[in-house]
Amino acid sequence: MGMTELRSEVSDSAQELLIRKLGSIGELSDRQRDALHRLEAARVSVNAHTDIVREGDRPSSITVLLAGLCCRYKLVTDGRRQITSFHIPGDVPDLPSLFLSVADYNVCSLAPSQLAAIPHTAMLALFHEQPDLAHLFWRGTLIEAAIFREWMVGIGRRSAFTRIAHLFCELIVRMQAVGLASGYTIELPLTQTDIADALGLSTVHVNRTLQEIRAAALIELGRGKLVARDWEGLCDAGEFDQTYLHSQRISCR
Amino acid sequence: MGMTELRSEVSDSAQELLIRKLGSIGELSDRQRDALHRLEAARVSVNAHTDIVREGDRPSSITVLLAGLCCRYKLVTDGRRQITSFHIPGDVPDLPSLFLSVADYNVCSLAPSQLAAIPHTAMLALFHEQPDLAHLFWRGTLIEAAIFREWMVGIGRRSAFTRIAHLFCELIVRMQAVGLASGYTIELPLTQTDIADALGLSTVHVNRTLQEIRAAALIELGRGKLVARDWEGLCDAGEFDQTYLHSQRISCR
DNA sequence: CGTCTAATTGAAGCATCTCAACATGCGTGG
DNA sequence: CCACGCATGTTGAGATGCTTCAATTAGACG
Repeated sequence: MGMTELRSEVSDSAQELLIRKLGSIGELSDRQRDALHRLEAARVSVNAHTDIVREGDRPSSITVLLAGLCCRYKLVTDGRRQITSFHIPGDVPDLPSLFLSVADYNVCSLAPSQLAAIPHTAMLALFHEQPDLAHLFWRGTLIEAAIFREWMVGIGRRSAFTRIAHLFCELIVRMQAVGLASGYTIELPLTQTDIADALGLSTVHVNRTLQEIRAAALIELGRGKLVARDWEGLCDAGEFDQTYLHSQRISCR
Repeated sequence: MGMTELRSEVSDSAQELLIRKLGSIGELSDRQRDALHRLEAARVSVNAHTDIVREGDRPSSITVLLAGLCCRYKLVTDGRRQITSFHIPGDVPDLPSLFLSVADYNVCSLAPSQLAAIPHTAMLALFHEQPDLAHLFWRGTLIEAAIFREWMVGIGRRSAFTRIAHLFCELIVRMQAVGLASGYTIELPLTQTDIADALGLSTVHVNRTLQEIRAAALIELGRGKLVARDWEGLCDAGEFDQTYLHSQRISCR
């Protein structure tokens, strides 16, 4: 569905993407690369707004996002939604299921997406064979926890303006790290409602704040594309310091 | 300093406490217990309000909390503080430092505390020798991430009343899991400012909301002690469902 | 073209914040 | 053992960032 100049239309193999992601997290040996290549992965496509994991599920495989965009979310009693994370290609949104049998979160697609399922058994065998690979994945969940901390700071203590700017900075850097950005432009098919639910705001307020950010000439956002017009300014506005992302290398193309 | 009837005055060894904590997370074999017992640990005592880790630090050992109470926090530009997690005995607040060289958070004591330092090298050797133990620790960081998600939901989408009730429920269950609760009573030397900074509120509002919660006969809080007077009611008020804590067993004494 | 979703706008309300006192409790030094 | 001092808790009053409700407009798609 892409037809943009971004590379999202090419849908890499699950193995390739995992390697790319892990490579952005730490060093990979040839032996580890080989082992990853031998993983069995079953491909699936889903439309936008499709639940992939539901609270209470007990998955027996993990899911690598190959293309598109997903999020984790939870619902509160009055029906409101809190998105707790966004997931870009290379991510494994339900990795927790490997060691936490019952899911405490939902995962859904925010755009048409491609996924690959890898059985828990295959992953555990891989970790048995190559314990250092387990450490690398673990490192990944530690980085994710760091992202959570940063989100808490935003939701708890930052203004709507700062919060939104920060989110955009984070997504751009994360996309860059897996080679899915061209400069400071990324494909980002987020709805204003999605942004609101991620940042603990109302859509109305997101809409108005977005106008302010545009008026400040920091970004362009529309038709599923985000462009940072003024990267420095955006980082300042978002009080963004990318240390917490612990990215090994930034690979733009 | 305790002299309460709670068991916090007895300060278990780091090894014992780790075993207790890991036991609340999953199954431990005798062999694993033995290996944990052989860990070297250096003991330290700190006063309340002492920084243990600072943003930017590159620790070469991890810290097990033996007694007392700690938190992770981050500061925003205007000086306001967001607490991102509370840590009770058995926790390892700086575990991320094992795989993330530079700390993206601060850790400080909220009460006089005892700590034990275990060198990274010792931990990594342990994991090399017993990969399943690494998986258990990993499981621990996944549970922590689940707690983060729940906090995000609270800060983003729940009222002050619900948020505070939820926090109390969580702390009580966590204390129970490591045997530090007597029924629904725990030692909790939190300041109203601490609560405010953890939940993204102002101290004034925390004060008023606390009065409401007391008036609803749900809790007693004072002199470093929290009592859930009406556990069911508190859970309802906090929309608390403890699934996300993934506790293996609840051991009250 | 109609239909549906997403974006936008206006207006009124409120949960929570900020500012500013004041009260309480507790450790410490005299 | 009293008095001071500092941290913590409490209260009042006014301000505001953000929400809610309720339309309206703009885009995308068959």
